[in-house]
Amino acid sequence: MVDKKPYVVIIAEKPKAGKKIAEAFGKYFQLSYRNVKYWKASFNGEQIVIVTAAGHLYGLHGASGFPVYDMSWEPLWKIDKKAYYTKKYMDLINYVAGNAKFFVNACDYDIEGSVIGYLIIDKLRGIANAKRMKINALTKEEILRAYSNLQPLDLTMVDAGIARHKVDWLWGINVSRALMLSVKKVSGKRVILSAGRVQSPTLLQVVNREMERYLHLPLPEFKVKVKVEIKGRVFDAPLEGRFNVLSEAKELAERLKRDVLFVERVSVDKTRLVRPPPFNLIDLQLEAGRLFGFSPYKVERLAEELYLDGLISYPRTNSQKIPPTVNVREIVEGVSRGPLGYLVSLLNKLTHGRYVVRQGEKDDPAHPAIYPTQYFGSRLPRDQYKLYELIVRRFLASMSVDAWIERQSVALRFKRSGLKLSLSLQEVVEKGWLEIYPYVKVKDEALLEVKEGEEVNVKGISVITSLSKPPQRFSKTTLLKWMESSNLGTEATRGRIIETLFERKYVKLSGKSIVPTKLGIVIAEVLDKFFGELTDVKMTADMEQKLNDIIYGKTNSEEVVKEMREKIAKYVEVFDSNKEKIGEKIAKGLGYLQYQKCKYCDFEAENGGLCRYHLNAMEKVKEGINEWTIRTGYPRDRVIKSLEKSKYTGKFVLDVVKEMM
DNA sequence: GCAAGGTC
Ligand SMILES: [Zn+2]
Repeated sequence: MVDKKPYVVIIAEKPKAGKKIAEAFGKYFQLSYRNVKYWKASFNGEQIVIVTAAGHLYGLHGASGFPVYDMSWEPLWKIDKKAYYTKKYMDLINYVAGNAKFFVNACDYDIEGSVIGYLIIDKLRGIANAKRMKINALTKEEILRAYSNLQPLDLTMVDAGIARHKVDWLWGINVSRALMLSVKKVSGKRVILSAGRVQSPTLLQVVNREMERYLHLPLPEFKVKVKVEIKGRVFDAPLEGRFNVLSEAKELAERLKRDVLFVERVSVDKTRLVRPPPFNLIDLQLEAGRLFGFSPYKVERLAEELYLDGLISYPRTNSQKIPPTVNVREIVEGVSRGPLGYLVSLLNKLTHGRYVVRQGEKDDPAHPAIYPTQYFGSRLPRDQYKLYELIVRRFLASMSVDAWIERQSVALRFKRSGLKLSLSLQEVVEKGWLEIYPYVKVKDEALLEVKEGEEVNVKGISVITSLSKPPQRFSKTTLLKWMESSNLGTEATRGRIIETLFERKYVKLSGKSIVPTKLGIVIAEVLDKFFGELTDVKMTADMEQKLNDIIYGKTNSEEVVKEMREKIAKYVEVFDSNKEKIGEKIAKGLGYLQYQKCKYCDFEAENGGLCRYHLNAMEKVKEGINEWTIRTGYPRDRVIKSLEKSKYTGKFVLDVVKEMM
């Protein structure tokens, strides 16, 4: 039931936030309209109705065809089947809006929250009289403070958000359609292809990494290894410095065999191993990936379920901080009554009941770090429970005590030659937080009792050869980390966008490693050549700069979008005159067109029956064999044999090497 | 149908 008397309508971003806002006003009624909750409350005698969105209720939509430069905001439920559930939220808002005195946008205080609330209000009756609530934390005090200090709508934030949506839409839709169109043109086939500001640089990262591996030619390096025995323990210590030339290393080893080794200096220092801050989403994704093998997307989904079950706080946060408004003691007491109560006993033993949360560096405009609530209901499915336990352990560890380790450094020196080597040992003397969060491997061994000047028993001196390694492939987790460090995507989207690359069949899994497919490689080539800007992380950085300029009033979305349209139009021109060429390339990658294959692989032959990569490999092998000969003095056939045997030798290099045997 | 961004 809605009152006849006009009331203030507060719009929250999501149901959980709406409820907290209602609770802050003290007495409130929870109502429901077609299964969507809303609340009635009052403040200083004024009636308030609180309704909620469910994230974005509007999305950009444009005509079909290519290129497309015009788009408009439409209800998401109309333009996206998967978003049909948003209709009921919109219906409720329409239902209560008629009698609204004015609207308050109380969505998350970030750029998207500003847009979500703005669009709803603007579509209802325009933004005149509308207000913005700047809630920094969903606590009673903070909510009431924000409501007592209603601000005008933050229109420059809104405008920045609109620019972000439009720029991404223009690039994403146009370049995706260009790719699909080119394939259709040459093969008549329809296939879903895509490109975008976040996914394309990520794809290129995977492709480039794989190419580096394919073309890796390992080179040898040499070290002199000294095996020493001290107090009955044997250590392998490499001599400082490496050699590129084998004979030099061998000569040195011979000289040292006639030398005497003694302890020059021993030092021990006690250092602190600082307890970790509580989780933000990416740290949780990285740890759950490392410990349980969960994909980033899976972690985000599991965390969302825990959040909706009321077991943890909001998970899509970048913050590693717990503000003083979070009642830590109450939460710890709650945890002590649940299945992980024994961890609280451990915590109390370590802290004597004094909890100081270690605050991390990273912050979030709308949410604190992830923490468990004081509630624990029924049994959880296995994977959810694993994640829950990890979150609890991390939260409790963050308020426990630092660990202490003793580091010992034993500097050894050869009497005659003066050459040095050193042994590093460490012992954990106080485990501290490691008892609660035992997932971090810390070296822990007894220190040595040695005196300076003491002679050391040398058990052997030898030359070890090591080959340079190719860079590692990405896993979903390490790729996520790369995206975050490159400032690509958000908490909610990174994991999802990695999955998109799989859906498009641009990449596939090989064990836990991500490898590009032939299609992924040609798409990367085409994007790099014809839509270069879109494949560069710099595009995101530049855009962020422009969004900031909008927020500070130096420009506006209209200007920024116009500039982008013009830029894209130029790319479209180049695309149009290369459409067949591009289409053929992709269609070959898809196996839709016949072509002359490389002698060794499935890529197109360019010269002498070889693809560009194998041509490149030929050059590398020529240079590499020379370098090996200089370094090792090996005859040519031994070099080739060594390359053929090494697991570090790249696939394409190996193809060429095998031919030489 | 395609983006990236919210949230379910
Ligand atoms: Zn080839």
